[in-house]
Amino acid sequence: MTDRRRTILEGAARVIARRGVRGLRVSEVAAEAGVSTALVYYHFKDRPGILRHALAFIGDRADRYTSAAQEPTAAGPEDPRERLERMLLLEFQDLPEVRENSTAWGELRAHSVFDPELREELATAGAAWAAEVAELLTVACPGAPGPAAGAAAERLTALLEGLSVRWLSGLVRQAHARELLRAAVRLEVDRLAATIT
Amino acid sequence: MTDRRRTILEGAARVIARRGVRGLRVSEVAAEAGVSTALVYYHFKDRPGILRHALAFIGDRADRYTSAAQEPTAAGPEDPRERLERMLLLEFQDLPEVRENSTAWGELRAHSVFDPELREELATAGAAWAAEVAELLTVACPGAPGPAAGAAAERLTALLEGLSVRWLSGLVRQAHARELLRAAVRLEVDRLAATIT
DNA sequence: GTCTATAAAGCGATAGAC
DNA sequence: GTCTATCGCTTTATAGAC
Repeated sequence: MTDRRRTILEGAARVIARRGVRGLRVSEVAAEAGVSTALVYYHFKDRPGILRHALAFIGDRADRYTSAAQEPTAAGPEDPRERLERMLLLEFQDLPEVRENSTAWGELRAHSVFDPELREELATAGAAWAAEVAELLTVACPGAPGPAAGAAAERLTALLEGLSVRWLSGLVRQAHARELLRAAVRLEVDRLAATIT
Repeated sequence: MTDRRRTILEGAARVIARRGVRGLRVSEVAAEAGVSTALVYYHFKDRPGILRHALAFIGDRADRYTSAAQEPTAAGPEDPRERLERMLLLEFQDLPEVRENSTAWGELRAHSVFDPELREELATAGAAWAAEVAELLTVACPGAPGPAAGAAAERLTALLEGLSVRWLSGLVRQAHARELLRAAVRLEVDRLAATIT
């Protein structure tokens, strides 16, 4: 990808974070990137094209920071439950990049209620994420039945998104959202552990 | 409120459920209600005015059907936990009115990320709802500490909204969403009960 | 109160010069 | 590749008759 394209997509990501997917105006993306609207069309054909590339761009960045969380830390061996908590809590950070990602993801979800075309992509990404969480849950609770871990993962990811929108709209403070999510992880892990013994 | 105003707001509720808050067109509201666009402006001043009244209208309807669930059933005395489950599960019904309400509520939430003006109203309604859930939780678990019940209520309402958007966009079936929510209620109630003994 | 007709503005998209 | 200028459609909002 050329630098110009990247610059425009970065601008688009900021605009999505500020106005939402539905509030995105091509002229605002151009202004944000410091180029003319014609150039945006030249590189991305039309508004859906801009949106498609911007969302892919944002998704790539998200993969980068969530998979980084999977790596073992320098601090030595870590409790699997702590690793799961750390991974999920990555969504609640006050970094511009993370806010942009969370905002875009929430918009995608909300928009999918009215736009069936988005659902397939959303279902794939969501299933992959839930599977990752379920995997970490079974590592934390070896021997836990697969369906139980799957259901727990679905609840945790749905809860995370419910909390995410509250955080992004300023209805709960970041620390509180993190605390609620952490408590939910412990609840689910304890419950899974209890099904074994 | 006059009949005409009510007719227009009912139309607006259907349009919001079909197109979303951002997708609402005044002309479509008018067509849905079977009146001219000018009449819509006459009664509600401008687009934000239509939106404001429509969302209040929808909120009132939601109050009506959720508070109805609080009443004792003819079937006799009911477990408090079951009453809580029943109340929360009301959000997952395939009735047009319920879908409209859930959709509009989800839209309100999603939109509030970008529109600070919506937050106050949302905070009030959300707090009242969470308080109701917390109250039922303490009835189910007498002696449970207030803050613990409050946190459980926040998790349950956030989870419900996370599941709601998945249901409305067809990513999970209704029965599955209900099952996940019911399991979460039991998890939270059991946990609260354990803090006492 | 309700309508038809239209003004005014916003926005996606393109033409054509450089 | 990049810009300025503009076209054309959509949508909000109002004027004025009834």
